[in-house]
Amino acid sequence: MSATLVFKALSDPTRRAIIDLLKERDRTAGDIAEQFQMTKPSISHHLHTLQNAGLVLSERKGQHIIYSLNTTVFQDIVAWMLTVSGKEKEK
Amino acid sequence: MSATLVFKALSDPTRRAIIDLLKERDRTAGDIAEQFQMTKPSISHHLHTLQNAGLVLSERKGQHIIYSLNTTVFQDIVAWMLTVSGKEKEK
DNA sequence: TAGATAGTTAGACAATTATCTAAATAAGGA
DNA sequence: TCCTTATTTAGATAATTGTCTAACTATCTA
Repeated sequence: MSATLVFKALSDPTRRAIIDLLKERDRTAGDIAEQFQMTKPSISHHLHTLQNAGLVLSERKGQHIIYSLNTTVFQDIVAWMLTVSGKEKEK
Repeated sequence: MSATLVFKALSDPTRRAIIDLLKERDRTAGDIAEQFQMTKPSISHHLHTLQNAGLVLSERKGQHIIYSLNTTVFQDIVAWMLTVSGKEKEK
């Protein structure tokens, strides 16, 4: 897991909105693209960035590619974040 | 709190290293700059980015400016991250 | 095998970012 | 007031990023 790739991926609002969509349920690339006023290639690029960071997984099902969240990477990042805010109780 | 600013700030390895230093103790700008092979203006710029995201606080003490972590923003981000990885137990 | 649908890849362009050097500001001490 | 130390601000430049259109690949169905 590369923290740089993960945080870069999370630093774009469109990509965070994609993540919020995937919290509800797994979705196809087209399904995701429909939710935004942006071209399919742009959304495809964002999905690639998310996948490259390990935040989402993809699986082809016939003509469709289904995207889902990879929650383990989120847990890793939370663990790092807690090494910061967890210091609070030591004060 | 702007999630975009926070994640952008966290997406640079130098800035994360600065955060790791500040976990140990509060430090002056010059103290921080000494730990990196990078010019002081560059570190100053990174500190500004961190402060702008709300991740660090600064206070002038004479000639020095002392930087410290603002843990509350980390907690806010952790809360959002848990809305993702927290879904895990629902499966 | 030809056409339609789903999705990605390639290439271009404008905007943003990380870094540097040089110059400016702020505070303390002689 | 002048000099030194601490730090930031300004301006330049190379690299990265987000978006678009056009073209390509993959799969299904008739």
